[in-house]
Amino acid sequence: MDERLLGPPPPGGGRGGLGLVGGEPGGPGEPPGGGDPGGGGGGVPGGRGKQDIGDILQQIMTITDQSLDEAQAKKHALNCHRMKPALFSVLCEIKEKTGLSIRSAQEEEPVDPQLMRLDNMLLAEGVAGPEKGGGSAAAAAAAAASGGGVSPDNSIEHSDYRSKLAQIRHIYHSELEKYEQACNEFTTHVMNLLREQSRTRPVAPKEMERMVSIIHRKFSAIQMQLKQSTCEAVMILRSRFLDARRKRRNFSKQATEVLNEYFYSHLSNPYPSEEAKEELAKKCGITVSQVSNWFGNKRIRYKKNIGKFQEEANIYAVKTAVSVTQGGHSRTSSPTPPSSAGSGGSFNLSGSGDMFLGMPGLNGDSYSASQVESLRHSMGPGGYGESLGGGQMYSPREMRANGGWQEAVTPSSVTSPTEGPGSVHSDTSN
DNA sequence: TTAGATGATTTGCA
DNA sequence: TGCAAATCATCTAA
Repeated sequence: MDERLLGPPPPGGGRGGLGLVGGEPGGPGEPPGGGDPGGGGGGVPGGRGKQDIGDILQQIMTITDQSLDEAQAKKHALNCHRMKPALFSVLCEIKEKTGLSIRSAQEEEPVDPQLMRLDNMLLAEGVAGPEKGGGSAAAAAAAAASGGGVSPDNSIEHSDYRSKLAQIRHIYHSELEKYEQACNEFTTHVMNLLREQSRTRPVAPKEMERMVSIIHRKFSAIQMQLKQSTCEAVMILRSRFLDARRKRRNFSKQATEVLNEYFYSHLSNPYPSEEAKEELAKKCGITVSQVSNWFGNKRIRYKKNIGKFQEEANIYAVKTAVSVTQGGHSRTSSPTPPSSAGSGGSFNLSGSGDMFLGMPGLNGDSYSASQVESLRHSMGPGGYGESLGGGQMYSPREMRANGGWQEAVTPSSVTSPTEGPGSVHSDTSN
């Protein structure tokens, strides 16, 4: 008998039936119980033998229609049938000759690139692989994508993102576990069935291996679907939380005031240096790039509609002037302790009065009471409105230099109280 | 619901 | 690289 084939089980009466585990098949050469009337073992006996085989086949054919008990009884009878070993041998021979059993069972399947991509992505997102603090890598990406803002809203969104990602991770792992369990159970079941079948038909170990690999392939296809769905879920989550770059929040009132204070107190040259931007960013709880954006927007919108911003300019001018006349200690808008001012006390946005009273500005500007007085005079009854002569137009090219901004936007009479007309401290690039 | 305000992005320039 | 200008997309108050 072909060594690939499992030997027939011992047909002995006591060990028949469904003995899935206990029914250890006998050795290949084990003589069948009850003797072989036909002699020669593997040969198909003629006459009576043919009839017996026909009976057996008939039994096999009808077995599916019987109740389980009947089937088992028949199975038992089949296993005990004296002609069974002969039939088994014939089947082995046929199988060997036709060669239909095994088609290179061990085809090495190349790793599916799609599966690799999915695995890599799940790993990168922190869904697969070891827990990374609920996807801290993705959260970091989130922080980067949102400009690195440090506002509480951002952190809320990120924690929300993390919790959602953790949810996806949890579902993914539980589903994966279920699939693996189901796969193992199914494989075991099939293996048992094959072992059982090997009692009545030749089943090669390689055939079983092949069956197992087919099962695994099917289950890995299901797994791939699971991974794909998970990836899609993560992508949706990302697009909702991270890629909504244009999703924005207005800055806090305090932050806007801080920025406006700086802008109007440096109206002659509203180009904060890098250090100034950093200080402002720190003060406002926003990023440096947000500060840059804000000043960019502010400059352009101020220029476009000076008339509209006159009122705002007045408000900030009055604020600063009032705080100066009141002694320079009132905190009108941004109550920030002086200790939190810029390094070396070079910048104090919080106290408008301080801004005018000898406190060097962000860019090394210093203010004097006389400057404040001149400001108050310049405002006169009409405030900035008259002085600015709303609606002044200027060439954008002129705006590329500090002088250009000053000439075009801020007449000398209302030059920022914090800076002299020729001040170029704010931004050397302009 | 809508118009205006506003933060962010894109494009082109020097 | 920083800025101006245009534009987009969202927020907010009426």
